[in-house]
Amino acid sequence: MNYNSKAIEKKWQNIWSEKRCFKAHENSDKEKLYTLIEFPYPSGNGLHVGHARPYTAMDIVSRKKRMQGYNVLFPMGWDAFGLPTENYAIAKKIHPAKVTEENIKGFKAQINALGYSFDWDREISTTDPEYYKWTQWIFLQLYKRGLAYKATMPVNWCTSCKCVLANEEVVDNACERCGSSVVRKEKSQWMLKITEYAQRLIDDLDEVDYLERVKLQQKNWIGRSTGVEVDFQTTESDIIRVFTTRPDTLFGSTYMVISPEHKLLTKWESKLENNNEIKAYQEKAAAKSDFERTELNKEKTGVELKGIKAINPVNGQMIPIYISDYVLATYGTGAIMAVPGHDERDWAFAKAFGLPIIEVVKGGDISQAPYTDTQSGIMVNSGFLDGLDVSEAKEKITRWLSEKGIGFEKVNFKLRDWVFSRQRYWGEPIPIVHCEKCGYVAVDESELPLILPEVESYETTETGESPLAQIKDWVNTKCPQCGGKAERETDTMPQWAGSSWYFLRYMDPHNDKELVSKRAVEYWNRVDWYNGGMEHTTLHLLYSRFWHKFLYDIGVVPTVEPYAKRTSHGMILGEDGQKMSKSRGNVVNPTEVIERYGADTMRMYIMFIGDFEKTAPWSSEAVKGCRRFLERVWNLSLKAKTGKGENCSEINEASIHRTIKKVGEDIDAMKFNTAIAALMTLVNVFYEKGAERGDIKTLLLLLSPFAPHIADELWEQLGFKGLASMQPWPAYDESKMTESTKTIAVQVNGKLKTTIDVKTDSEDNAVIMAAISDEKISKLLKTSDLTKSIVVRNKLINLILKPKNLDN
RNA sequence: GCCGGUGUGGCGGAAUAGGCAGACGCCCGGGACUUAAAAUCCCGUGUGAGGCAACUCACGUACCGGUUCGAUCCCGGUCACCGGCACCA
Repeated sequence: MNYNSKAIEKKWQNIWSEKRCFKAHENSDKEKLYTLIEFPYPSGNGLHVGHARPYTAMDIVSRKKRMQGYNVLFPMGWDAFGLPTENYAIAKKIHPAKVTEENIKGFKAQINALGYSFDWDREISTTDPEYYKWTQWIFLQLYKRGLAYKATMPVNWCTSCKCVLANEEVVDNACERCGSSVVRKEKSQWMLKITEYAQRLIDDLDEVDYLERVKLQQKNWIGRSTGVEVDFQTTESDIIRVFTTRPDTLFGSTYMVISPEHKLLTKWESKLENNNEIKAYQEKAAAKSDFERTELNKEKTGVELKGIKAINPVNGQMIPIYISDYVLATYGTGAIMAVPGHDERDWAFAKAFGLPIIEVVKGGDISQAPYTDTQSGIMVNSGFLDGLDVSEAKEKITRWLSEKGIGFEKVNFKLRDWVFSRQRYWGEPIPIVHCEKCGYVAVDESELPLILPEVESYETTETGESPLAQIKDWVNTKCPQCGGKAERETDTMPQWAGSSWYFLRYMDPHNDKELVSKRAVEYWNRVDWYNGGMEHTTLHLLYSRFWHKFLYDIGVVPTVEPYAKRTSHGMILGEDGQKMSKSRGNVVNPTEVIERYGADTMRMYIMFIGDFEKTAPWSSEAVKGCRRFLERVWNLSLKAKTGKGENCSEINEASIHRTIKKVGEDIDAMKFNTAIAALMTLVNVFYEKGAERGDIKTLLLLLSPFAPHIADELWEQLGFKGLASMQPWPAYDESKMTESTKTIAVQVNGKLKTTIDVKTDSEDNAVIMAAISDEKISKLLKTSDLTKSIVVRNKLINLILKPKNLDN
């Protein structure tokens, strides 16, 4: 009988599904384990091999943990709101809901063909009103607690999507999704106060098990920096407040710079002698995109404010004030004290404008370059700070400033609030109405879900208004507060909304009273192991941590962090080593691979391809190796079919126990490639030494998480009871793993000369004797003296030889 | 520029509390089976030199240097590539 993967796979997928083999229960006395993969966006392009890698990995983990006796929750759903669907719907004139439904159907079929052990009874979709009801509910809670607010500000506007983007969605000044250019646009937007959680988002990273580089990337993105806010008097009655991390260099501040958007400029309009010049500069700066503003960062531009000066608080010196676009309105106070001797940017600006550069920290040559070291240097030209080192100076000046009441310690973050509105159709409607009298008013919770209305055209508008704005009978409504005339918010939520809490819904997916019941959330607690892409580190991962902390604050969830452990997979590249893309024509379709070799082969190869965390190029040749391996397992197993034994044979015992240990440990450490290599090695041993039914039994159990279909099929063929997938994971016995003799290396002066076999755990002396009596070594000893020997038990012996002195 | 990571055969990749470099797989070569081929099974396969031969010697983990009986692993320096951030005061 040949290995017919297609028939076998269909058969077992049906059995698993009918028997509800992978259903998770809340009323189990087993230990719970919640494993999670990032739910996909069901695009029209279908499943990608990039999906198969993390899904297979977590499926292997989940299957193995189930076999180890855990009550595993491994769910699946759809992150189905979003632009590609909407764009496709516009192009094909089909409703996005219809497109979504079709895409989910296709995706589900492809995913099922891979034999994943998802609990499909918990399937969810973010576009389901029963689901987005709770997304809207969370928004209302945020709004009620002042964490959602509307603000007019310059935002990132994608020229192609005709939609605003969050800062996190802008990559290299282009739209993260479509790559089109992003421009600044003044718009009124709903914002979420993620900045309020900045410190906690950093602190709580200490409590979770994430990849170190993920933690680091989040910390860098949040960008905490500690410094001092200092007030500078001016020749007007106003003060200019600046933020600095280098208060120690205050004596070196020879001028100030404020951003072109600084509010004092309006106030000072009548006092300034060169208003026209300033206005012109402001206009030029405003017209520049962020791209231009940062791209030209070598050349500093600016305009001095004529008629007003500032006073350096430490030495009373009158210093000029400039506006320049190198100072950002959105960070700190939008104003800086410039210390050209010790800051790159200030130095460049001072050079360009001929401003004085004073050395206040000794250590470099400031005529050549600014000295920016923050660790070492002695203060000079700094009055009462002279002679101190920088850290002492920092302390002293900070104390001095606060005693004078003109400067206080302050923490700043790079993180900005989350721009939450999108001017598109296919998203959750924001449940807010605007009343002429009452202003913004929350829709009553009893009205949720606020259903996304049917609309004739979901085309974006050139004015940047949401398509929903065109549906007048939906937009015009009554104010929930005063009953007067009011209009609904027509923007929708970003795609990140639905994915910021979906893992909670899996705990209790059909609850129509609550987002999640207390009982369910207390049982499942939080996600134990979440695997996902590195590209979501500053998007989904940060956003969902924020929402979870908020839900903790309002008592919905019992944990401050949503995910106990986070791992990430590397990308699968095309056969040419390039990123897979349609235009390059190097895309591998998983369904075609399954068609040709079977799902088990696909699963094996995608895990065998290389280190799970690293990128790896696809190889259509190497896939065959995995199919060949499964064929070998198949043939070997059927040969052993006639046997009766259940226990492993003595001859294979050591190999089997070693493999059980290796495969188990490797799965836990996500070293799937070496786990598979160990299985291959075991099969090679079986081919060499022969294998009995009992040997095959363990092999099938170890293989089951990786290639579950063939494992269950052979399990049945060999007449074992139940399903391989549902058996306990095999145990190993350390004492059965070691052999009676060891082959150890014999080195002479650190170089390998030969190997010898000695009894396991032999005494050092016995090893030395065995080594020097070796033919090759004894030959060398005729011309040399043994001066020293180093024995590493069961591994190696190193003999240090010196040539004999033939003179005596 | 700053932060993080990586660099090993023809290829994907193994092995680091310092201890036989190249597991496992692909490709390639040889053999068995077959009328023949495919498939399968067995053997070989880092590079160079020598030998009829079992074999012997030298070199080899990006590059240069150090520590050590012994370094892919630790230390110092250099180069290349990848990812993130980037006028954040």
